[in-house]
Amino acid sequence: MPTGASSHLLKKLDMLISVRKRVKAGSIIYHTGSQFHAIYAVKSGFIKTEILHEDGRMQITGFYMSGEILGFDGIATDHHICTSIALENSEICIIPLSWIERFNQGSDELQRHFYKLMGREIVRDHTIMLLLGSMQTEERVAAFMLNLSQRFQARGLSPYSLTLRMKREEIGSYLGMKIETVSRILTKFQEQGLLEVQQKNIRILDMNGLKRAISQSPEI
Amino acid sequence: MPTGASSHLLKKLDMLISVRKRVKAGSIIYHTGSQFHAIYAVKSGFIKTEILHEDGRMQITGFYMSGEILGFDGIATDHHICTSIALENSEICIIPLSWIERFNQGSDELQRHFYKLMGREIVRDHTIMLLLGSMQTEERVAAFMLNLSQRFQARGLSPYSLTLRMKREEIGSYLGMKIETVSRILTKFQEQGLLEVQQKNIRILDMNGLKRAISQSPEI
DNA sequence: CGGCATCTTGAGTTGGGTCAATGGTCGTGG
DNA sequence: CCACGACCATTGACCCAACTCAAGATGCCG
Repeated sequence: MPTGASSHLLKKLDMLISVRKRVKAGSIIYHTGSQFHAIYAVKSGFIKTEILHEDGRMQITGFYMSGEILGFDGIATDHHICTSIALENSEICIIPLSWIERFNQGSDELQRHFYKLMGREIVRDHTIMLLLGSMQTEERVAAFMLNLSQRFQARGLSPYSLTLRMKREEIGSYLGMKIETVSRILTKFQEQGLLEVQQKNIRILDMNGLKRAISQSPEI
Repeated sequence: MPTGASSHLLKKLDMLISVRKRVKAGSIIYHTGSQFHAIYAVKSGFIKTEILHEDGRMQITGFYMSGEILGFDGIATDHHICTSIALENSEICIIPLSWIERFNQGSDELQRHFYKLMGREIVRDHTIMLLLGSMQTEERVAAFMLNLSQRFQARGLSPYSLTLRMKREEIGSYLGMKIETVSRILTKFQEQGLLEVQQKNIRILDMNGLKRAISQSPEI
């Protein structure tokens, strides 16, 4: 699933970045259809992006935490196709289009970094497609928890103690299942001794067990 | 779903492209894990990309036809995460990394085009995520057919007469369902007078009916 | 403390998967 | 030119994972 931290790249970008902004929980960073004029690096907090179909159907396409970059969905058409909303009070860096173009006048290295950042988003998306297209619900939840765990670890936090910033419904939307299913699976994992669930706090008790839960499918 | 033709961008790239290659049906263009050193523009034919999970699970992530570009999955890590296979005898243009970097020395316009191409892949992926995460199987098949229809039309072909280059199993993998389900739905659509199915040849009889089939879900 | 949102749990239903048999189509070789 | 075999697609019968609907439980905030 999503992207790990990219200390190297981010440090590079950081040097160039000045425009920081605080966003409150629930506030919209950009909206579907709005003009694309920047991408955003998360400095702290938690952001979700969601895509909306004409008929009201909605799907969360990503959760972004510190060090991750969102907004690439606007590049293709100059308008964002997703809406991006802060899940808690967060701090973001705004990287305007003009900066991006300036990068290109600069070093080859920076250009390549930029391509890599976009490439990462593509890899992330493909992984989610695999997850949605060919995994069972339990496997998806396990994969989700492991992915969060890795990202926490990459940020120097404990990989065993996760604080979910999103609600069950949002996890469900992201993973393509109903809220009740998410809830039941968390309970089941808890009964199996894989996790300890306490509201939005998850403690991973059996990391390998979780990993096994991903591959226990009908099988080839 | 996927990308329409992009005559403008492609013309730009075309000017720069010299390395053409013919690939036979079934042959691999690049393989998971192989070093990333180029992206590929389809000149003619039909290409699929698929991603493989450790446990043998496999998911098709895209079908590419003339004017579309594949290979971006390699940029992030310098290694491809997908395998790309020709579904019929095809012709591709190889656009090596070195070219891409040379673009950047050139005009701003070309750079921006390149970003847009990658951005398009991201938009495509998000659309598929929406499809896999929140649509019923019938809706997915309808959306798939409409998407193909649009892409055929964008290439000057009839939007009503589609020749599928992939087999049912591949459609199923792409859409996250079993081959039997694909088959049943095609039969159902035929009974409803939406399509006429004859092997790999599909004739769309009721375009609006198909569109309606996408939004007839449980509903908000 | 009450009111509201979120989460959990249960019971019943169903969409799509599984398994198995049949039917087409195509390419190859006698 | 036809017959055989391999592969692919369709169809049917049955089953189960995940959804739906509904009731409680829990936690949070004013």
